Amino acid sequence: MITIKDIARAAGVSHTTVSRALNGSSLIKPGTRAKIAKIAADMNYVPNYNAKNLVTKKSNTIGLFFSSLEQGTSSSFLVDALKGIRQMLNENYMLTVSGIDDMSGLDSIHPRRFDGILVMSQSERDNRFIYHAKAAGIPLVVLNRQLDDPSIPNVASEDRRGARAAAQHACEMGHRRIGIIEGRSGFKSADERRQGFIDGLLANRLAPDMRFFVQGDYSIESGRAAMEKLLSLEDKPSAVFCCNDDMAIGAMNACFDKGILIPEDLSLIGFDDMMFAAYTNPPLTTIRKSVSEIGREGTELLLKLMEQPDTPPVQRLIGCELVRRSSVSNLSNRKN
Amino acid sequence: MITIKDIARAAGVSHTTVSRALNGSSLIKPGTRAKIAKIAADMNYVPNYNAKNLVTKKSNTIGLFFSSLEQGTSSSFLVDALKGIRQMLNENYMLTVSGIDDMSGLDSIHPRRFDGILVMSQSERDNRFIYHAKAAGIPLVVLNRQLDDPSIPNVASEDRRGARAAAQHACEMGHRRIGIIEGRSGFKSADERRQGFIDGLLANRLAPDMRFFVQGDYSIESGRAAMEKLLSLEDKPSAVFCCNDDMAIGAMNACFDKGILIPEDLSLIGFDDMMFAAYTNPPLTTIRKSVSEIGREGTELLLKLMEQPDTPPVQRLIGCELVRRSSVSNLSNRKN
DNA sequence: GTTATAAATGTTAACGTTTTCATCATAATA
DNA sequence: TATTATGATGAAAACGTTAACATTTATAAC
Repeated sequence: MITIKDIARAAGVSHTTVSRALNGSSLIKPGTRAKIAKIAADMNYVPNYNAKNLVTKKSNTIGLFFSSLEQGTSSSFLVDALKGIRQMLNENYMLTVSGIDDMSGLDSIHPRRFDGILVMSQSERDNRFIYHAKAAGIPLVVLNRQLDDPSIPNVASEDRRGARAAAQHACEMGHRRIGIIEGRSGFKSADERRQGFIDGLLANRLAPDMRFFVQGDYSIESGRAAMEKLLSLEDKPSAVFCCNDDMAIGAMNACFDKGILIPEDLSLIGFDDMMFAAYTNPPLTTIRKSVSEIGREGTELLLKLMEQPDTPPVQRLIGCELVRRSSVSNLSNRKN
Repeated sequence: MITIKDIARAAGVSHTTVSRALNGSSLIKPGTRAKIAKIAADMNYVPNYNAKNLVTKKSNTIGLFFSSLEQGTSSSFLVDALKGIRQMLNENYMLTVSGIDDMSGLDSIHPRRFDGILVMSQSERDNRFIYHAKAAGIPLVVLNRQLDDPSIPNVASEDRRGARAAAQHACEMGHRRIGIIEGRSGFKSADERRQGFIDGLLANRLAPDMRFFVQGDYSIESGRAAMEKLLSLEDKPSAVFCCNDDMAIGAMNACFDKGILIPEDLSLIGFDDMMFAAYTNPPLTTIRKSVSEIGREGTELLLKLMEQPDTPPVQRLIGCELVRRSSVSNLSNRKN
């Protein structure tokens, strides 16, 4: 393995000069720099990052942590996040991916191992991790979950407004009995979406009907089960808002099994706009939230934070938008 | 930051002794070891991996490379792979994730930066990367794509047998006009599945009908387009095998748009058994391939290879299995 | 009680960088 | 021309570990 000293020897200079030349120090004469650069290239020199990082106390590594790799994290979510992040990240940063839940101890979360940390957080259970990283002095930004603590940089989607838009849309289409299949209890996003839904109802002078609130956990199966509950009601809702697309798919399945037609008999609205939402039968009307944009914004923030650690923490919200497809029927010009 | 020397001072021994004690050397008296371990824990010691790796010439890092993060890689695929790999990987290994296609140069692929490499390969275009890594002397195993070169450790699924089973199933259900929507041209898996499909036909004394072979590229949209072509045929197939589930979903959509009922009018078989396959309408009969198992097996292999670099390269194939759901009709007891 | 042997610990160098401080040219100033 | 800045380079130390080799201490053998 060829080192800086080999280059120095070949160039007839000291290894210090080589180091400087290769790192773009202004103290090096252009001629010398060019010569050294050429030799380094010819010799196929690759710096030893362990040595480099040892003295600079950097790691060249960004850690991306999900609440869980195993469960609760939908795959498109993970991939979109990854994409957005990688787009912003200089190629010679390493990006590691791990699940918080399958970490036995927090010892490995150390400034020397991570220059910065991105947490794709779904649940408050991540707080232990988050505060550990923060206490360790590692620049970090929490993505996806809205935090109450303003001291932690945060990028999330406007879950509440998105859900509100969903309710609003249902109302505009003439629906008055509107149900909701809620997200996993304890997840901030679930609270936000629930609240946004209620806001939307209220804004349309509709009183939330508690019989139409049913608990889910963001999984397909929970969506199915929840919908079955809703369908067993005497006075069924005419539309239901599912707090994510996975549950909407489960709900669709339940309807299909019971012979309920969507949107003729029941309207459905999802949340997330994952790839398959456009290909369900019927195509799902849903709220688009851009995970990759969250990833990009978050990475940008983190990078800035790493450069200037005293940057004041920012909370940023990424907009959601309603995408109308075919799972909501228009009741407004007929009797309800 | 506390170092091995701080511990040494506190324990009244040399830092070498501390190093040995902490690394489980047999040369250390149990008493001494216990004392040192306690002190280290008390002081919250975390080893500096840069220093460690500098002298051991290790990196503690496994690189996971996908052909592309941006396109062609379905998300469930990525996640399943990640899960399988993480399960086998000792927690203090770092796992980095990157796309081969968004790498400008191969310089960063260096033995000092990666103890081992896993390539989730989909296309022959990855070969440049693969051979570079191999030439650099980094232990690597190629996953997911069957390689022709027996010198490279390889774990993939039995695409061919899986596809054969799909064709076989269609035949057993009484279908005789069976079409195929092929995978992305140039991808090994596409060739294998096509060939397996033909094998299955032949085994049932069915001559492949070239009008029923239509090209796709593994994307949902290509599945839809391909199915439209098939449906425009005068003499339509009664069953079609889609080389992955994504395309099967696209195909379903095309059918639905044209009012073709599945499975009454047309039977459909997918490949992969991704999560949503069980929730399409109707639920998709498909070939299950376990990406996470590929990940696990591959990681196991890699770990062994890293320990004993002279382990002879192995090609391993992971079995596929037919999972029957409701997208294939039984024609065998009525006239075709 | 030596002496030989093994077990436990210590000394020192090495890994490949960057950085601090010193040195030496060279150009600018008096 | 002597003096001082300035620009370019080099020497040596430092980063926190492990490992080769040296030394001490305990144990066994005679």
